[in-house]
Amino acid sequence: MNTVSTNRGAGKPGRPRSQATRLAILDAATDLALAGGCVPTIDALATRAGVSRTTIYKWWPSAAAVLAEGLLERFHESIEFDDSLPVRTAVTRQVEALARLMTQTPAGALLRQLQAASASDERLSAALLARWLAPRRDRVAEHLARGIDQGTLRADVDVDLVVDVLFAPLYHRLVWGHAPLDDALARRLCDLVWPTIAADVSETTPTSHPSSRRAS
Amino acid sequence: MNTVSTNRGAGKPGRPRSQATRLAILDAATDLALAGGCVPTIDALATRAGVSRTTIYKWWPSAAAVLAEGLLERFHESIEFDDSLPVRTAVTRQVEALARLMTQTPAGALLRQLQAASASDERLSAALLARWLAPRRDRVAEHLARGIDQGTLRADVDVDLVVDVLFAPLYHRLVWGHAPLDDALARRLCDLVWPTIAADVSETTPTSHPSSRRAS
DNA sequence: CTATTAGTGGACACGGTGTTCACGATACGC
DNA sequence: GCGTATCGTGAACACCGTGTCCACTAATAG
Repeated sequence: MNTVSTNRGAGKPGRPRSQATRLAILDAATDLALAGGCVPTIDALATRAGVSRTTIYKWWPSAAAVLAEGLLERFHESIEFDDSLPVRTAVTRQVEALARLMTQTPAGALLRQLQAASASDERLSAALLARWLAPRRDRVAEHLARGIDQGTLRADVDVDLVVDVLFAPLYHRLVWGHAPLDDALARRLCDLVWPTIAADVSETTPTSHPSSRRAS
Repeated sequence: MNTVSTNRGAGKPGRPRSQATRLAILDAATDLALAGGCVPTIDALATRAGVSRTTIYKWWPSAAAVLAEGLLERFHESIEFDDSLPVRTAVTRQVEALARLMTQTPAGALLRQLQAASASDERLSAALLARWLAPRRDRVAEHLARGIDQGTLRADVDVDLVVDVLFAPLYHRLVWGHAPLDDALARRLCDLVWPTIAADVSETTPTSHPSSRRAS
């Protein structure tokens, strides 16, 4: 039924792993998760993918792990880097990109479920932290460091803190749904933080309306 | 075994609900949740509390609901209001109080598990939002509104956004554990936000030494 | 061809859920 | 005190999902 792979790479003996069934399982995971609103069961996964339960157990430790692999694989390219852009613009775009990812792609809903599952699964938590959260944080942190080097940002900026202030509200609203999570939120977060972290007075490209700003 | 209640209030006929068993169940829930690191099963709950499973099912829809009731009942008094304090001091103390609640009481661990459980339980999510998150947000929002009235804060402050910026990083670090969650975090968050939201120049009582120190 | 690995499908024990039932326990109004 | 209504108990039950096992078939490298 599954005849796609060519066992390229290491010349391992034996029947090669079928990429068709692997992708069918990953697709089934995201589909069911989005439809059902929660992490699907292994049974449902196998049925939907037209695959034996045994196969899933062979390659993944849990249904949440399948879901995580699907998420990470689909959206690992969703981070752009533009070192040529001004720091403030680049950071704003990163935050906007995450907000858009959460609201306009399945990533938001999946992430919400995976974050919940990670509370009782240490390995899943570590994987999401290392492969989802950290890369996006690092990208912003790099831009901030660039700003410090350029002298447009204060030298004593607590980068981790600023990254938290920019990102945490997005995740918080994704989880609790107590306030809208839209594109404007990203820009407003940057506007709120920038006066404090910018070096002295008028700084780089205010991105938005220059409403009587005033730094410390 | 259980003879505590007096059925005071409405003169309802029949045997009154035993407060002793109710509290035993709530205690068992928090104890097991803290020990096990996840929401306990109804079976474990009943065994630990020395109570029949049927009794639990009669009063709560799920184990998470029991846990939520225990959390909300124990910590609903943990919000102080000091309208006499300067706005910045009052807000800082609110954020510090939440940070301390998360790290130095069982509330943090319980909240982490309940937040996870709420992803697949709409009623639990609504209850936590209304009875845990909202009251604490409202308290800070009131202080901010007071500052706007007094003229110490800008009139165009987005209160919801500021509250998110102050609180979200705490919840975010509680969940992901990617950065330390200590008392200093609360003060640093306020320091980061205040220059932007304060009305014009030098503002109300900087609470602490006037420097947001530390680079990463 | 043989060796080796992948995928199948059925079986199993295990544990937790949520419900039902009959029974005893404890309060109220009279 | 007595009836009645409600509470708490303990046992049973079907149901579902998990995780593991096994014998079998399928596909590929050498």
